[in-house]
Amino acid sequence: MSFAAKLLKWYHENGRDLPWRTTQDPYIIWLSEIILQQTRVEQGLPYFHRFVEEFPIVTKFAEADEEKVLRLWQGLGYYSRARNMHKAAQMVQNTLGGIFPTVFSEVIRLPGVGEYTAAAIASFSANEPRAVVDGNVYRVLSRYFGVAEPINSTKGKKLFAALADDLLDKQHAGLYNQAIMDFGALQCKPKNPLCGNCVFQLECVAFREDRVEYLPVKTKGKASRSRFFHYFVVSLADKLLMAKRGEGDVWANLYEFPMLETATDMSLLELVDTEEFSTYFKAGVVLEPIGVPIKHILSHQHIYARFYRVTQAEYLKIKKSEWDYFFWEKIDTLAKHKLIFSFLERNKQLIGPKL
DNA sequence: AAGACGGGGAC
DNA sequence: GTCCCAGTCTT
Repeated sequence: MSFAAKLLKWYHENGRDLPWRTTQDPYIIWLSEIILQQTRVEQGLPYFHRFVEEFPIVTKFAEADEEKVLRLWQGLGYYSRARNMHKAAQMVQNTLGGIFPTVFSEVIRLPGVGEYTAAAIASFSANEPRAVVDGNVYRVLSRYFGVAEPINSTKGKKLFAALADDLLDKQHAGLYNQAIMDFGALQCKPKNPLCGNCVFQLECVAFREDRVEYLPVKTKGKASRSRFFHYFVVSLADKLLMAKRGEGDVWANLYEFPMLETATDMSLLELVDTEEFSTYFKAGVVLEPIGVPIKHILSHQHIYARFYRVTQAEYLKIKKSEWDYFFWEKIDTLAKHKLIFSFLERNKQLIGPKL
């Protein structure tokens, strides 16, 4: 039996029952695929349901404002996905007459849709013979063929893409693609794969050579850096001052408190002595530490955040245009990043709802 | 070719 | 702590 035939048999008996598998609507499939980029199924599931509920058709998505989309996305991470989705929906609405494309060469033009996602949409919605290559596929193929070429090298990516194309069951492209990803997620797992009852035991090179735990190979990236954030909780009557982050850094376009970043960790005493601080506040302002410092870990940086309450808003020197005071109820509807909304959650009794 | 971009779960 | 997750975009 061929690889594909065995795989499809395995899938028939062990495949997951997932909500986006019951449709061929390219829009719904696109929704699920963007949400699932670098995201575990269990984590993305509730977001998928919320997006389908809120935007059942692409026209609704295109009509929404970005603020609303980001709010729905809040907490999922990689927020450029949400912004690109919004742009893509508007492209479909304005230049494709609201008809979501299913053809690989057209789908891949949409912002946020790369090789993987285009192959997924084209194969799932129209059975176009395009092989998906995601983290699961890299793992399955590197083990099955015993390939030690790093999966994050240019050479490796080409090699695995070619292998995937070779293996694809072109008659059942959609089903086959679902199958190989489920196989990677459920059976050929990163840690403790279920080789004991694997249908590919006889032909899997890594299993035969006892190299399963060393594959796939991935070269290490840069070590993560440390950053030190100082947030100012500025209240005026029953409103709170919030600032929108700019582009070109983590959490682009999301709301947080006004803040200062320093190159090293600093106490409040050291902070008030810095030049930046004096551009924010007039001399004599009183700041009160609030809550506990938070260490927020991202995959590429460690952020150490301290929070200070400022009750004398009149000591605030400059007022950037993107800063604004919001009523407490409004704060709830702003798209905030995780560090801020978990701080708000933990310190409600200290700063709100009465402030 | 290398980095940037989030948050959470498994070990 | 480390690695990985239905990756993409920018430099």
